[in-house]
Amino acid sequence: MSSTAGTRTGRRHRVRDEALAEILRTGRRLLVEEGPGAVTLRAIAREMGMTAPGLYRYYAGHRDLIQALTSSLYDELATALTDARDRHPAAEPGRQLREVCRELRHWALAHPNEFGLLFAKPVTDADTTPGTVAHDSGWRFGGVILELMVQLWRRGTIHPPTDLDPAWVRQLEEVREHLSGEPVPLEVIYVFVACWTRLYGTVAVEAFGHLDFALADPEPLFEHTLDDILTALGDTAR
Amino acid sequence: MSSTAGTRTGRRHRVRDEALAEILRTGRRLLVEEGPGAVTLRAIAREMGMTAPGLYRYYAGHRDLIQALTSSLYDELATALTDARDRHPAAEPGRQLREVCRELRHWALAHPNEFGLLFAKPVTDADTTPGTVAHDSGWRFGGVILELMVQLWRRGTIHPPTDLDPAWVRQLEEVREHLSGEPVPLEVIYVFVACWTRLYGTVAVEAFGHLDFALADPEPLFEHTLDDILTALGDTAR
DNA sequence: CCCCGAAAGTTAACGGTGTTAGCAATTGCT
DNA sequence: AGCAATTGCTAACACCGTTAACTTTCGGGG
Repeated sequence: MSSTAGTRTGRRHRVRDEALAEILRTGRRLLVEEGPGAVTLRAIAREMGMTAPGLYRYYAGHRDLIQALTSSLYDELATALTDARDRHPAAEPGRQLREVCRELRHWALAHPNEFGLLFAKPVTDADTTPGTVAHDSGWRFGGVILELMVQLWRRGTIHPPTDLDPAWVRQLEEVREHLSGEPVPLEVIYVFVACWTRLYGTVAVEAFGHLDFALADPEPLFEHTLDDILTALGDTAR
Repeated sequence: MSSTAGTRTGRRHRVRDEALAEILRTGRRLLVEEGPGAVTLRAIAREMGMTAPGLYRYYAGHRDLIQALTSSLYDELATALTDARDRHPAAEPGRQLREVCRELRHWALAHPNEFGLLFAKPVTDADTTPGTVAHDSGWRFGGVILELMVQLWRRGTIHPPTDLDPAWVRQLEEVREHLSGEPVPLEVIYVFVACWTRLYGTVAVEAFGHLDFALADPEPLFEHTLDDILTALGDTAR
């Protein structure tokens, strides 16, 4: 029970983790190639050359599997965003934020099914326990954007409203507690939520195909909106 | 074949229409009470005291039924918006638009499942023929907002960008053709799309529960955004 | 008025789904 | 070497959409 702590259940864990990963990989492939309705326990098992009940050794059920897939996608998106940010290491935060937002749109358009799984509905099938896995990975994603906004705020360019609704303050404080690192001003969190809402709308409406009726190429609208957002954040550079 | 045009197949049609309506009513109830995953052919038939194959006399399949339900919900939403507008008949268009936007949010929050069906859809079940029924009813809904923006534009308050992207112009012209009544300036359509995108983001992010992590009561944020939108539309009154 | 044919609704069946129970086999650790 | 945990299987149940073939109902034209 005590010795061999380093390799403790070493091989077991390794092969198990690989199985967990392969399940997610297969589910992801089905999601991409055949849409959200195709990511099914039986289909995943079939692809992997096993049977559906076997998957229950790895995930408690379909819901849990989807949730794990969701988490991994949040992580992938977060990585894509940080990569985009670090592709311009010397740039000022405004420019970096711009690139991050562009990367969000790019990722959404390149992976519409994945984006839909993350942001379309609370869940495809009506049920999510309110505060669970999505929290952690979701924050790792949102944190990338929030962090850049904090940097912008440090430069004194953001001028958030000073008259925050009292009801908000209590809630924003709760959000702040969830964040690691140095405390973030409440006003910045307010600005973050407002800007994120706007960014979400712009990207989602396009990725969900709700603009197909009007525009074949909504990029100009996106860039215009991006200008607007960054202007609101006090970023003058373009 | 020719005579009795007024009551032509009179009773038949009436009872059939009532059946069509009852199916939609039942599906709606299941959607509301048990979520989107519960609106099922068999469940609807069960609720109505019949069997699933019987429904095929009324709808070609599950997809068609959902599409019909979607259309009826678009109509209901459009009616709710026009009602909200007409509740302030003497108000200037800016005020009316404000009330319409508020009603949109109110409706979305009061009917989250319905809202999800209308606006989170293209994904969920992998299949929607791109340009079909949703067009008509969808426009009846969007037209309410567009119409008010046209009125605002007539007052000369909207100052849209004069340098429209050339690629846009062709597409916006197509949109304009879909609209009945007098021709709408392309710039107004541009502003409509931009504002609708923003409005959608604000309402959807809240209705889909993506703000639960941060705010219990996002109404102040919504009102702030609404102010912003209407200011952008040149409406000074509050 | 009656009868016919269209419309409505039924049962049976096929293939798909998530999920559970129980059993067999592999395999790492002591 | 043997124990026990882990893994995967088959069988089964309850759902789902959809089709085929049959029966019943009933409005309207002769």
